[in-house]
Amino acid sequence: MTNMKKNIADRVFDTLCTAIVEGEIAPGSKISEPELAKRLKVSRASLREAIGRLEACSLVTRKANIGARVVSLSKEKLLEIYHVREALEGMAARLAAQNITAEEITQLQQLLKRHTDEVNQADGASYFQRSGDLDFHYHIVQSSHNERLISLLCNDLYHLMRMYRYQFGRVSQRAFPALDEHSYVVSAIADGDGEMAELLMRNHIRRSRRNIEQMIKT
Amino acid sequence: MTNMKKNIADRVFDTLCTAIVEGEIAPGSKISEPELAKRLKVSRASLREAIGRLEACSLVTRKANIGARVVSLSKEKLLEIYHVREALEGMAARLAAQNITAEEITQLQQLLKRHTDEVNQADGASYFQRSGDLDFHYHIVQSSHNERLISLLCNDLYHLMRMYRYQFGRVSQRAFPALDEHSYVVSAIADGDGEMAELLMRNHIRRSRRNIEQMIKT
DNA sequence: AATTATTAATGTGTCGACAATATATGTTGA
DNA sequence: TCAACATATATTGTCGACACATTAATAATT
Repeated sequence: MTNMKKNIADRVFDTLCTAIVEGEIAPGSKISEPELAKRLKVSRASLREAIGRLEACSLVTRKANIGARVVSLSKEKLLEIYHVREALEGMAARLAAQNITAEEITQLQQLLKRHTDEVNQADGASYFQRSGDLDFHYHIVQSSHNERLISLLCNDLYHLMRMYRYQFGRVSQRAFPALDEHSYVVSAIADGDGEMAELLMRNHIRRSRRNIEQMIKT
Repeated sequence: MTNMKKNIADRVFDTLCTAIVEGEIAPGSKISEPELAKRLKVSRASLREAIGRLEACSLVTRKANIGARVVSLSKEKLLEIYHVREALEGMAARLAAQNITAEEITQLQQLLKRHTDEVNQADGASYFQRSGDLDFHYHIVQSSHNERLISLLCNDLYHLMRMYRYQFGRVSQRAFPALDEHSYVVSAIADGDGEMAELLMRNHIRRSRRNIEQMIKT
């Protein structure tokens, strides 16, 4: 089962997506269709299909008759994303408190415990460096059971957030406080207190943003 | 100037977008690429490009090797959108209060006055039936000066909201209260009170959603 | 007659080639 | 030497045709 036989365009999308997220293709660099098509041994049609989807999740930008460029990262754009996340994930936490299932609660608590162990073991460093933090947020969004919210955060914005985390690094000393904040959010959701869950999630994300503002204030 | 000479795919997108939004192509109906390509007298490649963009703004859904269907509307999906709007437009109002320019404030106030006149003249009915209400929200989002927020609301979700408004109609008796709520939001933004602006905008959208929940509770 | 197998049709996915546009190169004139 | 124009090259946009998957229609078996 779950034997999704993928199209060429799908595979090309996956390839380019990770290549862009991990910086193998430099931010701001131009994407030459003939060259890439030859390197990946696919037709330009399939490649263009893939590029179209990359554009949909904001990993590339296209200009008419000029072509596609890998998105260029900036402090300002990152902060914009944090504002959007504060709004959307705050709402996601609120809805999760209303709609989460019993199984999802236990799964979320298990995830939180696993994170706690990892952070304690690694002394706070390694975990948040990788995409572990995103996993937590990902699960809460899923538990909102709002398909559009899920699509926006887990399909459209997800890869871009990974890209920033990958390339800006995650030097944060906020591992322990962030972990606490996570546990508060889980408690509020488990209690079914949507108002509190949204408040806590928004504060959590706002603190992350402020932390970044501090660190990269040129 | 502003003489954007458009691609074929752009024109096809515009054509199909309005056709779908206005219901000329029925919700849930299948899109046959060969047939449409022949009717519009364009190649399938250009048509597929356009369909890809329609998918990006959720006007059609595509399944691999099966094809594209016009999105089917439902009460549940509409309420999901309202939750997303409450979160995003609330944040937009907050940011607008911080970032709006003097010119934009006067433009917004003029827009509000025009709306008031129209609603009074038409006795509340006609204006909110058309996309006038969306204009107001559109302007506030623009004034947030958050590019990602603007893109999400004014590019991705905008057409879908128009589609619901077009097809579900807008029977609302809430024209006058809604107009009041609009004016409160503008005041808060003009005062630079982001906290208040967000609160008022969220309440406004939540009331719209509750109103819809009442009307279409089967 | 109902149900499964097999075949025909329709439609989507992919490809290579041509046309339109933008960029790079080279030439001319002041 | 530099600027402006003309030419050449490379890239994107568009097209029609073929390969493959899905659906419909037909045939076969119980």
